[in-house]
Amino acid sequence: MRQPAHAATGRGGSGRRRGGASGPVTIEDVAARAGVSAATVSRTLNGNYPVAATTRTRVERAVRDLGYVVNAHARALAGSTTRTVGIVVNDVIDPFFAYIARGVEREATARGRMCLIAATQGDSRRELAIVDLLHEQRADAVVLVGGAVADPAYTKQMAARAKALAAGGSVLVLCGRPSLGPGVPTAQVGYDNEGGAAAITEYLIAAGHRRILYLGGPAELSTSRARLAGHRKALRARRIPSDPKLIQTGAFGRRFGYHRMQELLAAGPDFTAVFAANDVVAAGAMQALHEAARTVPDDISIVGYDDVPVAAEVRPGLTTVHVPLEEMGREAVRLALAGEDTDTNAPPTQAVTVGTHIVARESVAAPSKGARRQR
Amino acid sequence: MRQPAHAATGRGGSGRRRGGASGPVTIEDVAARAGVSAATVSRTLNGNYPVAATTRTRVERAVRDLGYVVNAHARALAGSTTRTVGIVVNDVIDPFFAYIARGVEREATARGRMCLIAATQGDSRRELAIVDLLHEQRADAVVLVGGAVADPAYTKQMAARAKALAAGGSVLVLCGRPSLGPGVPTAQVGYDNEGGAAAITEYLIAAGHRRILYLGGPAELSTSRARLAGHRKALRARRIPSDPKLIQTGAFGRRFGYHRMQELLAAGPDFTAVFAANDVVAAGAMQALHEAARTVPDDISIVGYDDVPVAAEVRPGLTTVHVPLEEMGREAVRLALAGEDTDTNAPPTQAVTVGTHIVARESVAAPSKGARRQR
DNA sequence: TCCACTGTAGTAACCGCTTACTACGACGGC
DNA sequence: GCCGTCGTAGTAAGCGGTTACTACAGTGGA
Repeated sequence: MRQPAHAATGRGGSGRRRGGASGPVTIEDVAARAGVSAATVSRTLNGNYPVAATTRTRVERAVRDLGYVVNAHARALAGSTTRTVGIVVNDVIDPFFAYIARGVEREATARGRMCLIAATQGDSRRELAIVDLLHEQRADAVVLVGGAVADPAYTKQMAARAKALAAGGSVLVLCGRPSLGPGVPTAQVGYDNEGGAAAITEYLIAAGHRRILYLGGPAELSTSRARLAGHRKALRARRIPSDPKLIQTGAFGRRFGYHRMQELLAAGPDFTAVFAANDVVAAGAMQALHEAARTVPDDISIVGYDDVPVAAEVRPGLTTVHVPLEEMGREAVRLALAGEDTDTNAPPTQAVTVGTHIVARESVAAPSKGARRQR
Repeated sequence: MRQPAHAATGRGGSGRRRGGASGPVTIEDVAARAGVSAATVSRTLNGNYPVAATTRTRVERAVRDLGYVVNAHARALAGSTTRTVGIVVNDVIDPFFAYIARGVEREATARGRMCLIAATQGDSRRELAIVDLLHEQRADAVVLVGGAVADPAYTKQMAARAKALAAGGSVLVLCGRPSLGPGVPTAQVGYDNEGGAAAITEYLIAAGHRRILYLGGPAELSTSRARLAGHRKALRARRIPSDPKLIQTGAFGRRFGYHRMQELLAAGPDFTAVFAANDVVAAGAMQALHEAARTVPDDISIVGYDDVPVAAEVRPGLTTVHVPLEEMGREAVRLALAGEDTDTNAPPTQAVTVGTHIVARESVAAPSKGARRQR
């Protein structure tokens, strides 16, 4: 496959590349065909250097005739950017991740970047490995999406990755997860999980509920923890005792919501409302409620978090906390690529926080007399 | 940033790289630190050439000490593969695409590949542009997911891309869309849209339905066309006249299913069953049906296509055609990378077809007396 | 003792582009 | 008419790896 040097540097007269039989077309081939140097072709293609109009035309024609497609790897190696951004998600199916990924993809594409994507399946060891792979690819930015496990060893390792990435000129963006510690060079896109959770808990309290079930995600995940913390804070603020039996953690899937709710219902429920840690869990719980012939919101009120489509599709519509997921993804890219136009490197650590708000649908009502009596 | 030649080739004694202040670590740095040549480091890292155990240890230690991370672009440029596969989807949110993308991602990751992903938003011009971008990236395989527009000009252009890609050693995989024509080098993963549509139409007919509404996707999309063709074929086989008013095309989204069904219901329905061209459309239609106080399946039966989660989540459960989406994605990668282990290039054009089957849930019943009389 | 092997490791030629320098003809000011 | 500028384009040195050759100790057989 390799050609000896003299072949590559040989005269590049008009006779070459006629049949296209001699391997991929390179910039040299285009240069030869247009009767200019490779440098001129490069300049024409990149448009960052003055090229005479006639020359430009000749080059463009040669490109078209030969079907030349620039090699991004050669470009990345010679240039200073790869025009690539990495996205790390748990699972591409999960709407929470999918919406953020969509935002990242759209913003990156709009800025002429390609996206590298990989799924961790919730395994933080795998996540570290993926970040390494993205480092190999020299992605201009690496966006870590969603909650992180609260494990010091993990945090330390990821912090080391962040530093290595920064040393190489790329930036690690934490999208919806806590900082890796002071001094660790990252960008951050956050949303106020604790505040949102407190607000929607307060919403339930305001509707008259006192016995509220928290039906949450994995206990070790930062997102679940923050939401639970907000929930507790709201209860505390209203002097409502927190009952351990009403704190149920486990997972972020529909399955979990469905099965755990079935169990609780079978055990004799002692709550008038449910705060599901995300909409998907809420949807599962609503299914269990429905099958157990409990009416939402007449028998039991329920709220979710995230405001993904399922919240609007279930019946009754789910009252939830709206999180601008796609916007978070876009913001992650903006933040990471903010310094691209300026000469100076952007300040290493920056953060933005997006706002959330409650979307009231039909899943909340005052507790029923029956439920009250039941206590 | 660039260093003059003499600096790069200078003695690489043990003194270098101590502070990590001189830019990214390269293989030369590792070689110097380990007291071997770059070639030996490369061989150690790639493990495709015998290296003495003691040497290997020294190299590995140097890699660790220096925090060396290989540069994938340099590797791609020098080597013959980029260990990268491209995925082209309509939208990362749509479950049809998301499941196939998940299959591609999982299989690619399992084979040590990274995935490049981009969304076309259903615009075939954008799709062509994305394929070009993926060509620039020299992806080992490019997977085009889902239906294509039936437009000769488009087909011709994509065929040209396929040839260019093939000339460069990568393969274009058509996942769930028709061939680009004879002689165009592609791999294909298909599923029998026509057969599946015919089968589920037959299922409705067998339940007693004669007036079946086809509620379908975009008229120009290969997938919608094939499903409609199958539907018609089944009607013809049973000598059931096809009524133009019962053929409704438009889009593949929930919105379309919901609104079109509302309109039809308002106009006075003349059908006892609905064949929605996919589950998402079916879910939208079911919502409209519900809001109009029509009971599924007592008043109207409905079936979908794809068997994505929403089919199992709606009430009543949706009878649909199961398509092994994730498996299709995996198969696409397998096909594309089939020749990687063998010396000989794999035959240019290959195809596999995955099987589909009907999943019977609760959304189909015999037409009601009332509906029959209504005719 | 000499030599053909065998196992390891080094040398250097690329891979295909970008870009800092350098070169050079045309032009306008003095 | 001479020279400093300006607009263009060429030269060549990398970017950071991989790998075909080549080199050179040991080893065992003749």
